[in-house]
Amino acid sequence: MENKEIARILYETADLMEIAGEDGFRIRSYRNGASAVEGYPERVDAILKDPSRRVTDIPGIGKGLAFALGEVVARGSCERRDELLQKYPASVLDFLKIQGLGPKSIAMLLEHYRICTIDELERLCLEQKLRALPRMGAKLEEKVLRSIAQYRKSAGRFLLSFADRTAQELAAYLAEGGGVESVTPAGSLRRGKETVGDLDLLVTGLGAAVALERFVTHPKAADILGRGENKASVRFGHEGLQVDVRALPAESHGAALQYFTGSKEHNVALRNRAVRMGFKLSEYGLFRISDESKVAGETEEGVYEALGLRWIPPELRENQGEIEAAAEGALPRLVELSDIRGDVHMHTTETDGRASLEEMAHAARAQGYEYVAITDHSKVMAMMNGLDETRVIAFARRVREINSGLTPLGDGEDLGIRVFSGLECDILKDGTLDIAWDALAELDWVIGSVHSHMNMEAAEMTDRLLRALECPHLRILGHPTGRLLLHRDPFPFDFERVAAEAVKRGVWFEINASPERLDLNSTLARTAKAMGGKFVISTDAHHPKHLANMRYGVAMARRAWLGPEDILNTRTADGFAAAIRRQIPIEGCS
DNA sequence: GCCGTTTTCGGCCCGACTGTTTTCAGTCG
Repeated sequence: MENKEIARILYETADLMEIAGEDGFRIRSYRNGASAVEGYPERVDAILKDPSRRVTDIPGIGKGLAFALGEVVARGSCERRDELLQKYPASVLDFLKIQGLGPKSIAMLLEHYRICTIDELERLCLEQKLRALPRMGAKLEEKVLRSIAQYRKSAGRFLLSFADRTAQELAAYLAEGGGVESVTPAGSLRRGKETVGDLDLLVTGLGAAVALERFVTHPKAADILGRGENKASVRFGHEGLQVDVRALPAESHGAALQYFTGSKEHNVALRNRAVRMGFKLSEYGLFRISDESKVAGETEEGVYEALGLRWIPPELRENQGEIEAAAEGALPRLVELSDIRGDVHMHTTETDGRASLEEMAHAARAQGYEYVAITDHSKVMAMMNGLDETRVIAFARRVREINSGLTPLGDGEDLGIRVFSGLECDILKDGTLDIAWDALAELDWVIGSVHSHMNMEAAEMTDRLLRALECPHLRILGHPTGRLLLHRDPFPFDFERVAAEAVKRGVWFEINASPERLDLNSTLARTAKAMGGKFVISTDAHHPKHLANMRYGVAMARRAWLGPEDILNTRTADGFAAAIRRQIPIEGCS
């Protein structure tokens, strides 16, 4: 059993314990343990099997959780979880995803109404029965109904990162069967869309039929939706992502890849173009209508070329001008992962990160970066131990010493990477920043982010952001729309007005590469670019492994037609340092 | 439930807001 799966079961147990009203510290220990297992570099099931090893050596795992881990690995559950599932059906865990309902309210609902599904919860709200319970009223009913709508909207969709991991796992598995030349993900995953509905994998090679057979017998193939000679469909894993695997002859691989990559709109436009040119385009190839002879199909490049087009990067295939640009040879040179030279938004154990500055810097160096900016939270994030002015100033000083080599770090060697002192400073409700300007002035790099009061009216939120932009130390708007994919919509504001002001003041936009955010999205980023905006792509990493999420941010930037010249952290360390130096005179600095 | 250790149990877990009340429990980040 993989660590992630073990962790999921522990998290679920913690959620159930919370509904059951158990001790908060114990629940916290379960979550800590889950998180420790999830991030542990070795497989926990292997450690459990090895008599010379102890799982209690993993920080956060003590005697109690060690026993639970043994049970989970052996039989997929543990005693405490079993007990709780006697009391509450697993479906109530979905209630925790509804905004406005916490464990206490859910426990009360279960006690009074014995509901187990979201549908039943919705009915209670519509029948105005929530308000019969203490401390619940009409506003809560409305909020819950809104949140149920959001929940339904996101059902059946999956994060890009999740689809990507599944695709990689399956590609490796299918290749093991032998005789497989290539396994290529198509569809919205290949286009780098932030969420995907299902996963399309194209398999070529003599062993493709064997691969299909291996696919439907995969241990995580939960439900076989169909299987034929050339295609099989499966609902995969407990998450239920639908995966289609198609076996293709090599001669039509390019046409099939093109066809199954989409988007639908792009393909419709492309087929129309083909017809105008006397061709017919399908997943089997490009054919001349007059004599049905095949013109192209082996490669995607060949298909596009025969249609008088440059090859179009999948991220652009949305029928938003890419076909015209390809015809004119005017496709942009898109930013690539290898263009990125530094990651400039990350957290450490000073606040809610899981690793120290040194560990994050080493991990960033391992990514091949020239520089990092460490950007912990500011003080309003009290639960995360956010930095106040004193700590901000001390941190800035420490980074200056690190960079000048005055402070040899723990292991004696220097970091081998340039560090910028940064802060992810909260933009408070009134638009002021959480940290005094003179303390911000000590830092190299200030990100302004909204983390609270996201339900303001659009006009109010616009004012709030405009006010934040007045701070001369602010260099960048972090995750500018606040969305959490499949979970929370962007907060409303007048983007163009804020973007115009940001451009005027030389404040940039973050493309936050965290798979849950991917914020700005490609549409807004493209708008901002048209207005003269500049960007950074950064991961908001809370753990060294999150640094690898950069590619999702790059995908978003590519979907927005951005090139390396639009992205500030494609510059060298010196170039970046020069770019972030303040250019606007300080007026009325507090 | 974990951790650290004063080796046997106490500390861990903040602060603001919301909606419902009429003084605060519950949610959220």
